[in-house]
This record gives sequence, C-alpha cells and structure tokens, in this order.
Amino acid sequence: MVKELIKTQHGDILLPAFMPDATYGSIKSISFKDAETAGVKEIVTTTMHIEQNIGSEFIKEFGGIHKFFGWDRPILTDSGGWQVFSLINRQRSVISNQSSDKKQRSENSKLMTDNFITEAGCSFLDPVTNQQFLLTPESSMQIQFNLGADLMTVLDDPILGDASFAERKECVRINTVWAKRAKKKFDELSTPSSLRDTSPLIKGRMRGVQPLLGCVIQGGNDYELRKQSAEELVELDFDIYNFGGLPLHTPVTWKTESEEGFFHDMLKYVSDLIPDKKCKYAMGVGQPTDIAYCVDVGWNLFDTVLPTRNARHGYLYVSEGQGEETKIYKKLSHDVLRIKKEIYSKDSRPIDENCKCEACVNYSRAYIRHLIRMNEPAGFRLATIHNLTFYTSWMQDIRISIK
RNA sequence: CGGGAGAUGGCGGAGUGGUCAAUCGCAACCGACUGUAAAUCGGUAAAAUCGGAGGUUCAAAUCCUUCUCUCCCGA
Repeated sequence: MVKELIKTQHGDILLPAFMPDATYGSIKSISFKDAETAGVKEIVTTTMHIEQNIGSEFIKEFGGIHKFFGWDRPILTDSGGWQVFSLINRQRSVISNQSSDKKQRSENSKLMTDNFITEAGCSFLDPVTNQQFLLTPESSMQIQFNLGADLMTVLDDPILGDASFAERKECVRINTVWAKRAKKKFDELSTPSSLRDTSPLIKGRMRGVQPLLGCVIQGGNDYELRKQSAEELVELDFDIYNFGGLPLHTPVTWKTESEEGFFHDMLKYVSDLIPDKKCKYAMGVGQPTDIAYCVDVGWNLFDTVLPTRNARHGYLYVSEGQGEETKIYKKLSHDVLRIKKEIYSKDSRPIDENCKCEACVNYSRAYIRHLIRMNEPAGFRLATIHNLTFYTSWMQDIRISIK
C-alpha cells in the first residue's frame, strides 16, 4: 500500500510531491504568490539560514513561519546538517589543494578550527554572517518548533564519499544518536501543553494535527552502512524517512570510479529498507527523470534546487519536441532548452508552446533570452516560474501515471 | 590662447628599454549545476606589430622629436 497523502496543519500533501527550496526564506527570484500560481503546494526552508539571519525566537513571536512568509500551505524545515556538511566538505577540498601560499595555509587552518563536528553537535562559522554557531539535535528541533514547521527534520550527519570506512561508520553512529536525541526533544515539544507554550502551531486551524518528524538515513555509497542506518532509524519509528547525502557520483558527494550520474541502485535498495506506510523523502532529488525513477522504487517526497537555479542559468525544462535534448524515463519524457543559446536570439515562439505559465503565455524566447543575458531579475523570475510550473505539472503527471 | 593628462584587441584596461606578437576583465560561444556561501562556476574561440611619421639603441608599447586627435584646468 503506497502512501498517497500527508495531513498537516496547513493542508494535505498529495504524494508524490515536489517541494521547491526557499532557502533564505524565499524561493529565489520569485514571490510565494508566483510559486502558488506555478502550482507549488508545499515548500522547504532551512532552519539554519532563518535562525542565523532572522532568529527563530522572533519568528515565533511574529506568529510562525507561515505568517512571516505569507505562505499558508505546508512547510518542511531542513535541519541544518547539510549546510555543515557542505562547509566541512569545502574546507577539505581547499586543504587538499596543498597550497604553499602562506596566506592560504593560514586560511586553511582557520577553516579547521571554524567548522567541526563532535558528538555534541555541529560547530561552524557562518560564511554569510561571520558568526560562530553551534547546532545540536536539540537546538535544531527547538528552532523548528519556534518556526512552527509542518514537517521537521532531525539534525543529521552526512558522509563524505572519500572518507574511510571507519569514519563513515562513525558518522552513521552519530547520526543515529542525534536522531534519538532529536526525537526525544521533538516528543517533549509536541505534547499539547508544551506546544501551547512553545509553538505557533497551536494557533493554527487544525488543532490536534501534530507536526511530523523525519530522520535521515546515511551511510554514503556503502550498502551495509545504509542498511545499518535504516534499521536503527526504523526502530525509532519516525514519520518520514529521508535519503541522506546526494545519490550522485561527483567529487562533492560520493567519489566512485565505476559509474557516472545518478545512483539508481542505492535509491531502490534504501527505499526497500523503509516500511511502505512511511513517507519516503529523497532529499535533493533531482532531475525530472530521476524523480520519476525514484517514485517507481517507492520514494514520494522530493526537493531540489534544480528548477530554480537552472532557471536563473537559462536551463529550462520543456515538453518533448520543444527543446534541444530529450530526457526519457519509461513513458515520461521532456526536453531541455538552454535559452541563452544564440539560436534563440530571434525566436518569437514561447519557451514552451504547451505551457500556460506567465512566461509562456506572454513572452517570446528572444525576449526571455535577452533578459537573462542582461541579468535582469524579471528574466530570472519568468524562467523560474516556468521551470516550477514544469516541475509541478511533471509531478501531477507522475501522480496520474501511478494511479 | 596658456597649462596639464592621455591615445594599447569590439569595449575597459595592465604593461614605462630585452623575459611583450603583448597580463587581465567585460562582451561572445559552449558546458556544468541535484537537502542553494550559486544572477554562480568551468571551458573555448576570436581579436591589437601598442594614434601617424621620424630618430636614439644590439634591442622600443616603453626614451627623444614632430604631427594628428581626445580629455581636464585656467583665461
């Protein structure tokens, strides 16, 4: 029995669902109203960026993240684990460059002391605000309650692909310990009396609907570690099970010589380790065809930066026959169109003749190409609206196709 | 009219005697992007004998003379 629906205080989520990322409190270059028009029903935001730049205490007093954003539909918060992973990973790659430059070396050693993970939590220097920050499983949970998220995520400890087996095993161990601690904190904070005091959620419309908690299965590209991680977490009984790390063979995720691109087998393997009655969330996935594959093997919740970032870079998703290159997964297919290419400079057609979004109904490829090349925010906005419209309709097609 | 500064590839702008057929950036073309330190990053190609003429020197974009043009300040 495949899960079809998640109930939240801000409405139901139809599965499989795709949630765009509103990292700094905004889906880059569009408004939430634009997102709604593009068919977006639920979004992801990050606890860390909000906490550091605005402060979750303030959001709580304000009346919660939904009110603050002006977004009345479901919000999932990410824990902040990934950001730290990202920082540490960058730090390692800088250091591995073996610079003989004295200044560079001193910067490297500074990075080592700025960002580190212990069993207590993640300590790091925020690159934007330049403040030292300690994130623990408990504080991450507290922040997410302050925000009043509908779906929450435990602090997790992602793994670097080229770490040794012992190091990766240690990450899985810490990841489970943190999940336990986070769940304990979550249970404390979500008791009715506690909710009244600590969370803007209680002021919502649907009393009695609790926030849901997701944990993150780690283990990198190692099947045994994935299995161990999944089994330990299943034991703890979470609402949502997330695929941690990024299932891609790249130097910043998992280094392997064997294969390029998306790690299909691992997605299937991990999905099979999770009971079907649970929501399965493939974090950071992915290309439309990869999402389609993941749905096939049991995943039903997705978020990725691809449609929004690619839009800003002029990489547009279009229906088949409308672009330069076709991507196919089974019966689903679409094209890709790089709008910055010269061939579109005089093209009076819309981005996608089959699309009803604001960009396609009103403007030509030539105009949108021009705007993006000129770095005009209006161009980013239109392209983003288009790509999100594509993604939401792609998800709808998937939902229909699996009925 | 007097004084000053300048003239280098499509544009901006390094370089003040040899290592300069000339750094670099923008623009151009192509590509990447996957729980966003990303309006970012990478690659490729093309393009100037350095305003004109003369001179000094083994050697000049670089020094000297002169011409042309531009800009700034002052009458």
